[in-house]
Formats: sequence, structure tokens, C-alpha cells
Amino acid sequence: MPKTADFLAHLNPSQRRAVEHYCGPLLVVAGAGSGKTRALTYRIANLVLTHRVDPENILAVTFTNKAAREMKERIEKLFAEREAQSKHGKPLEALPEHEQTRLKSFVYKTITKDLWIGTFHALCSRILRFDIEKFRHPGGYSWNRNFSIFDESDAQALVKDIVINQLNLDDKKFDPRSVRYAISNAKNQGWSPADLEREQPNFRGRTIANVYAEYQKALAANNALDFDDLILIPVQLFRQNEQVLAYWHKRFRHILVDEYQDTNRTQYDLIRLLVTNGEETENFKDWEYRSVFVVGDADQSIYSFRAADFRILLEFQDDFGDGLPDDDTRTMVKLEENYRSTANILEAANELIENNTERIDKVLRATRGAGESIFLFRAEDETDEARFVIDQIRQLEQNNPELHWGSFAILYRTNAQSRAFEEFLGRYGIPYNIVGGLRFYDRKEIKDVLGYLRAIANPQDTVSLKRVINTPRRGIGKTTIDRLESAARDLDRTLWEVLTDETLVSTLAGRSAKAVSGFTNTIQTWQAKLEDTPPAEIVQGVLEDSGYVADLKAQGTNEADDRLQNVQELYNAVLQFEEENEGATLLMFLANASLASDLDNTKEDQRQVSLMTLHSSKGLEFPVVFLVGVEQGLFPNFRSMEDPASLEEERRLCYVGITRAKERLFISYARERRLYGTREPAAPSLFLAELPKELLLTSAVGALPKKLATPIREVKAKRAQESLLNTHADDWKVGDRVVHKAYGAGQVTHIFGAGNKICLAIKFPGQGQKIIDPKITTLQRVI
DNA sequence: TTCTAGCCCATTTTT
DNA sequence: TGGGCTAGAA
Repeated sequence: MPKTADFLAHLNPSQRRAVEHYCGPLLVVAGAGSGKTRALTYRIANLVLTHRVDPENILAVTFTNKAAREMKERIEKLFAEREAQSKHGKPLEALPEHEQTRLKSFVYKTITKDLWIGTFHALCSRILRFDIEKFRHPGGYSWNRNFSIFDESDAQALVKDIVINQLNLDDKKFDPRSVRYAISNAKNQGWSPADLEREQPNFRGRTIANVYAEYQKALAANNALDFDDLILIPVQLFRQNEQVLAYWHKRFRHILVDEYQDTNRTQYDLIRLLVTNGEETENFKDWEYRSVFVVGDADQSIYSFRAADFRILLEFQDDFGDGLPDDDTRTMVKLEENYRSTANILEAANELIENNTERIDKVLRATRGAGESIFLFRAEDETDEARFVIDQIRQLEQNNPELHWGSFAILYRTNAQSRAFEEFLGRYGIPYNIVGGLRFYDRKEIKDVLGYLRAIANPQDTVSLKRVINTPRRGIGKTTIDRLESAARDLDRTLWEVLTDETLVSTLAGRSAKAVSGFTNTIQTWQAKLEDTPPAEIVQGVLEDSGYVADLKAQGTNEADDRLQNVQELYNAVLQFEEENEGATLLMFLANASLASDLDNTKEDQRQVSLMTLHSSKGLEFPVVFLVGVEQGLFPNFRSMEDPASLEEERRLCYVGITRAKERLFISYARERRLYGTREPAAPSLFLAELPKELLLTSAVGALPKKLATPIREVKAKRAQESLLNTHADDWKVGDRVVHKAYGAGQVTHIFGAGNKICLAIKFPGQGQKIIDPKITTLQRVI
């Protein structure tokens, strides 16, 4: 029998309840830093080990590739560790390298390979590769399994073309961007064009619905789906085809959803359909060998502008759960113990978020000491603010050997704020990394190469075809393309069909005709090899045959060199993909690339200061955090100040920012700020007034403190000293709250001995009573 | 077909 | 302030 206790022993009682949950619904309300990933991974392990659930029957959904990858890695490690213990009686680390590798690959083959862990989009695209040909669109459109996935800019371009060229609308009134936004929103609510029209029966609503209908038609003509379709189409398919739904319902007996507060209506529908096999939730009772386990934190819901709706989380109890009050319910667990931040930081976060009305009551409990005060700095302007922040970083780094550049993060509301900080970081030669910004797969050269690959895999993809038909320049200009396209329209054929029709092409001017057939030959050559050629070989061949690399080399500029390097990087990514996925096809690589956010988000650099928006910081933690630009109009942003719901979201964003900090938190605001070229006076954010005054250390009249009051090292020394002094019986009394390094928070229940020779009995929730000598073990008091 | 001056605009963005 | 896009020139 497996020793289940081995990995459950480290859990606190709430975590344990979550991890040991077997069948039925469970909502895990997981505060920041409360060990939510741990609960998820341990539960999966527990399902497999204790309840003998077949890994094939487990579906775990995340929102980011990074979260999915982390979960996979942690589960793999958990199992490998267990194997090492049971086979060798040693921890994994203690085994020789080759044995570690052998165990890991054994675990992969027998367990993790069969788990479905991934983002909503990746999982849905996998389902669609099986079943999209069974989907019946009401407009009669159809897709095949080679479908392309259009990214945001492809989608945007398509909408723009429809608004301006097809429907001849005024693009001032119907800004393609906001039209695209409205369409995306409709899809995320699960609305068809007709539904959208019903929801908004005015001229604007009708017009947008019209664009939506045309847009969907165009997507189908390209055999393409946008990100929203990847979720919406499976939902529609499940609703119209009982067999298909029954298959997946039977397959996914245990469904886990991470970041549940970020789900939108369509994603919720997908989960609900899979769980209940299409039945209404209130009628669904058949929980035998079946569960839905969702983890989230309404206080960290910051993506409502992406149609995320945290009310879905708030409604879970009425929806799947028993609906009983918090104290009696068996379908909700709260993880409130925070293992990340000092008590001061947590108290500030708790006080701030109390000002929100729409939430589940929850208070983060500290398991660590009070820590330092939060430092509030008033800067003259954005330059002064940057100077302050960089000064602090330099001093802290110098005075604290345990801190390195990677220990610091500068968090801001808008990307535009990064400039001033970059300047000062550059001036002092401090390495830094801006998280976000232009993504690898959004680079022009990468989109070009992927355009070729998509055109090969899916020739109906006219958007990709047009992207590369004259890249590099091969003399197929606008007029030629226009003529080909209008021929396609007249004959009701795709552009590709026209391009490959020799008779039609021969009507073009001689030079153009030759260029076109040269291009189509290249594409056709590789299409023929698509099935039985490894993707890397196709990529290399296309790069050569198309002249893309040759063209970049010929340019010889620095910019072209950079592009070449990125193309090389993409090639490496294909190779790596082949290595990691046995029998990988080009189609698989393309799906992966369309859904990947970045290549290098794997490496977390220890040697660079991180700069990022508050949104990007969710899920991360840093020893020292600078929350900058905390001013009215900037944060909260002026667009959110009128509407109470938006203001609450800004407050949650602030809450996310504060809870990123482990040891020290600095908050700053400026008296005036240059925005878009003009200087504007600025006022401190209302969020500052909501923080407890006694936790804030403020700079007097904005003067720069030369040195930090107490660098971390000194604080640590001081704490150690305090604990040494605390050895007199008089210093302790029953009821004192303390924090122990390994056991966490606890309370003194007995004091033994007298004078200098004492020891304490301390009760740690979930771990029983321990006898501790405060002279030997460092204890931190909690006030 | 390609280049460039000037115009407009401006949160956040897991996929 | 600066990046992206368009209209007009080369």
C-alpha cells in the first residue's frame, strides 16, 4: 500500500481537506501565497495514489502555459520523489544522475503523460483536432482538423477589412478595435450574432452583429478559428452532439480548474457541460467517481476587461455546492494561511481589500513575523520617483548579501511608466528585465515564418497566404493580388485555388505569372511532404526555398541580423518541440506556437531587476517590491474611477501588488507627473488612505533618506537577539502567539521550568503540540 | 513599389 | 512623449 501520509504530513488542516477531497464539488478559496498550487498538485497525486484514479480521467485547466508547465513539473517531481523513496529508500537528489533520469521518465510514461493538464485554449484545441469535423455551424460553415489559429492581430486585421472594405462602414464610428472587442466579448458570453443583436437592438448593436456574422464567415473561409472560438465551438458542439459530449464527460471524471475567478461565461459553460453531461446543475446528482474542484481568489480577479467574471466563483456554492453558510459547508475550503509575506504587509493588504463589497470573507493570516514597516515615499515627479527607487535598490543590494538584483520588482499600472526607471537602471549599469512588451511570436519575422508554415498546413488560410506571397519581395504587387482576389471572389474559390490554377495564372503578365508559380511551387513541394517529414526539416526547407533567409542575409543591417537570430531561435524551438513530443507534426507545432505567449518565460532570471505591470505580476513573488505611481487617475486609472465595480477591480489590482512582496514593500507617488508630454499635478491615490497608518513609514517632507532605517540583515540580527533574550520565564506567558520556521503559527500552552532554564509547549494547528527550547530554536512573536 | 513626413492617439492583455 | 499608420512623393 502506498504511504499516503508521506506527502500529506506537510499540509495544514485546510490544505489537507482540499487535497484529500475525492468526489463531488469543492471550491477552494485560496488567498495569495496560501499554497494553492500545492493543493492542486498534491490532490492530483492523491487521486492517483490513494483512490487509484486513472490519470487519463483527470483534467486540470489553467490560464497560462506557465502555470500548466509548473503543475506538470511539480507532479512529476512528487511522483519521482515517491518512487525514489520506495525503490531506494533515499530522496531523489541522493540518487545518481542516470537513476534520477530513469525514474523521471518512468513517471512520465506511466502517469504524467496521460494527465490532461493545460490551458483552456490548448485543451480545447486538442479536443477540436479530434471532433471539429462533427461541428454543425448554423450558417452551414465548416472547418477541418488542419484549422489555423488566428491571433489577436490576425483577428483585428480581418475585422478591419470587413468594416472598411466589405461593409463600407465609417471606421471612425466603428473603430475596428472596439468592434473586435465587442465581438470577442459576445463570444465570451456565448452569444451568436443573432444573440448579440437581441442583446443590443440598436443601430450600433445591429451593425456590430453584422460584422460579427461576416467575420465568422471569413474565419470559416480561411479554415481558421480565433482564441475565443477555441472555447466557444466545443461548447456549441457539446450542446448539439450528445455522443461527443458523452465521450468527453466519461473521459474527464475529475476536473480541476485553477484561477477560477478568471473564467468567463463560455469557459464556465464548457466546464459545466463536461461535469454534468449537459444536465442542469441543480438536477445533477451523480457524483460517484466524479468531481469538480475549483481553486481561486475573488480578491485577485483583475481580468474583467477580458470578460472574466468572478461572480462565477462567488456563485459556485449555489451552483454546484451545498449552499450552506461558511461555517457549515462541506463544499468550500478556505486557505487563509499565508506563507509568503510578513505580517505588516498582509495586514495592509487585508485592510485595503476590506473596502470592497463584492467578495467572499477571507482574512490572510500571517505565519511569519511582523517584518518592517511599509515605506511610503512622496516624489516630486517621475524622475524623482525613479531616483528614489533605484537608490533604494542599490543600497539594499549592497547592504544585504542575501539579496541580488533578481530580488527586486518595480510594479506599475501602465507600461508607459517604465521609462524613467529604465533610465536610472541603465545609468548605474543595473541589469533589468521588462516583463511583457513585444512577445516573441508577435515579431514580424516570426509571424512571417509561421505564415509560411500555416499556408502549407492549411492552404485555405488566405490571411497567411497573403502575408507571405510577396515576402520577401518577389514581384507580386498589390495590383496582381487584387486581380487574383477578385477572380477568387467571382469564381467563389479560395485564393489558393486560384493561385494553383494554371490557366488563371497564365492570364497575368508574364513576369507576375512566373513569380506566382514560383511561389506556389515552393508551398506545394512542402505540402506534399507534410505528413512524413519532421517539422524542423520543413522549416529549414521553407526558409531556404522561399529565399527568406537569403533576403535577410543580403540586407546586412543590424536589424536584419537580429531578425535572422530570431528566425534561428524559432528553428531551435521547433527542434526542442520535436525532442519533447514524440512523433511531433508541423500541425502540432503550429498549434503550440499560436497558443504560446513567449519562448523564454521559462527562465526566471536571478540577476535582473524585474519591471512589469501589476497585471503581469500576478502569481509572482519578490523579496522587495516597489509599487510606484500610486496616484489618483493613474492608479486607480481615470477610466475606472466613475464606476464602482471598476474601482473595486483597481483595488484588487492594488491588493495583488501588495501581496507580491515577501520582506519589504515600498509605495511611491509623485506630486506631479509628465504624461503624454505635458506636466500634470498629481494627487495621492485613495488607496493610500485605506492603508493602516501605523504600518506606514513616511518620508518627511519628501526628503530622500540617505540610508534605509534598518536593512534586512540588521533586522534579522536584531530578531535573533530578541529571541535569545526571550529565555526568561517572565518573558513568556501562556497564550503568546509565535511563529516557528517549520511549524508555522502556534500558541504557547504551557511554560516549563523557571528563570533561565525554560522550555515551552506550543500548539501548532494541525501539527499538534511541540516542546521547544526558545534558547535553541528561533521563535518569532506575533503581536 | 517603396520611402517618409506628419498625423493621431494613448489602461490593463493569461490565450 | 513616442509609436503606428496613412497619404503622398520618388
